[in-house]
Amino acid sequence: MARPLQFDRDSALRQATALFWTQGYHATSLSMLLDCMGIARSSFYASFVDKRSLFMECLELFGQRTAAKMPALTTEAPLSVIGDFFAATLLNVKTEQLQKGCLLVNSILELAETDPQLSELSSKQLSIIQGAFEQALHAAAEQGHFVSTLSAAEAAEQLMIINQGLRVQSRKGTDKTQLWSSFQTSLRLLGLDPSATAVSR
Amino acid sequence: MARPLQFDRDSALRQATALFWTQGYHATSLSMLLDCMGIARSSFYASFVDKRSLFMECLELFGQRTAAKMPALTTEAPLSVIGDFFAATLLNVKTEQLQKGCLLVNSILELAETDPQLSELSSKQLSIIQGAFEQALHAAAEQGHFVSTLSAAEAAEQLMIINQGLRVQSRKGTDKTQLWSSFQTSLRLLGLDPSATAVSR
DNA sequence: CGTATTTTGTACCAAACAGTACAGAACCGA
DNA sequence: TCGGTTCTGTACTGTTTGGTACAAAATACG
Repeated sequence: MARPLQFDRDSALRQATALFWTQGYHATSLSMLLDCMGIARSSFYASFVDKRSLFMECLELFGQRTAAKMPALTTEAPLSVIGDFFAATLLNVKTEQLQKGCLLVNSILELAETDPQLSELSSKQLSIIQGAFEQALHAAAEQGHFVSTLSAAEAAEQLMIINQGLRVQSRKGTDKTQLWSSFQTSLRLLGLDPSATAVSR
Repeated sequence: MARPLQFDRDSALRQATALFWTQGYHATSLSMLLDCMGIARSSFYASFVDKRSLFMECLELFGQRTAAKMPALTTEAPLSVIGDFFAATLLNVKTEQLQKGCLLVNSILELAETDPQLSELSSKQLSIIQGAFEQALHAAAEQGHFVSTLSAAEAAEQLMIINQGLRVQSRKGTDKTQLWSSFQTSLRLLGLDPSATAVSR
């Protein structure tokens, strides 16, 4: 009908996500966001309503992008879903990226009391990942690739606890090889053969 | 020499710690702190220098209090140190307290990029705990109470990863029984007999 | 009792905060 | 080329931020 947007909304959203990811919600001011998104104040409010609304969009985007790191569940190697996920988010990642940890985990902690809604939204996104773990473990168990005293649900929860622990480690600045070896150890303790969960080729 | 302080410095520090613990560093304003500590602006700056300096004191206090949850290492039951620690910080804790998670973990994530010094100070405090885990595991291994493919150092690191993961779970609002059962499962997977690590009596 | 010393309340500061108003520029369809 | 519509830059809002200035109140020591 009239004048089109002068900027790429998706790209601006990605850049905002990156900024929130490193600095957190409260420490990120609007002017920082405007600078990093490369848009003016009025354009921001016209397109994203609010700082808070923007953050919710960022959480959702991050959740989707993270979930996309899990390949589709295949019948022959269900456990590779898990290996691929951690390879994509822990191993095949630049060092500076590693220090950012996980936006969802960061936000759960930061906003638990100051904005419970946002914190819960983050938890929700994380539980999607946990659900995928559980599906993979369930499929693997049916094929005898995962034998354990633990149910698929219990093992998936252990895996999520380890995931969260590793994200804290990674934000501390622990280096990649150390992180990866800790993860391999955790896998072994869970009774998940590292070769079965290896990066698919 | 002259007029004494009109308030209890330690008690004010404890209350500030509690506030930072629930809300985080950035979301806690000075006026909130003054209200909760029950002192006036000028008294604050006279006694605590700075918001940031106060926070450093709080981190230290929290670290000491947390380390104090670990009993002294005994020769006959070294593993009970670990059980006692988690019992004191996970099991014997009010529900509202649980949702606060761990100030150190919270701070590592929140301040990793906006104030690396504070983040590192938090990491440092946490590594004291991890060191105590390692000592206990080492002593237990020497007495044959801990048999594993893992070294004491490796097991202690796994334990810290699990600890961090559990603090995230707890800040999500996961209830105590679920939290405790997850912990017990983790212990079992690590090859630590829950009965050996049980709360001493 | 007086005085040197310290604490404390009040008022204040400039800067940063999230958000708004609005005029003018840019665009699309006619 | 025009008209209606949408976007965007600038200026501004009131509030909150962390921190300071300073005089008055309170105390311990002589």
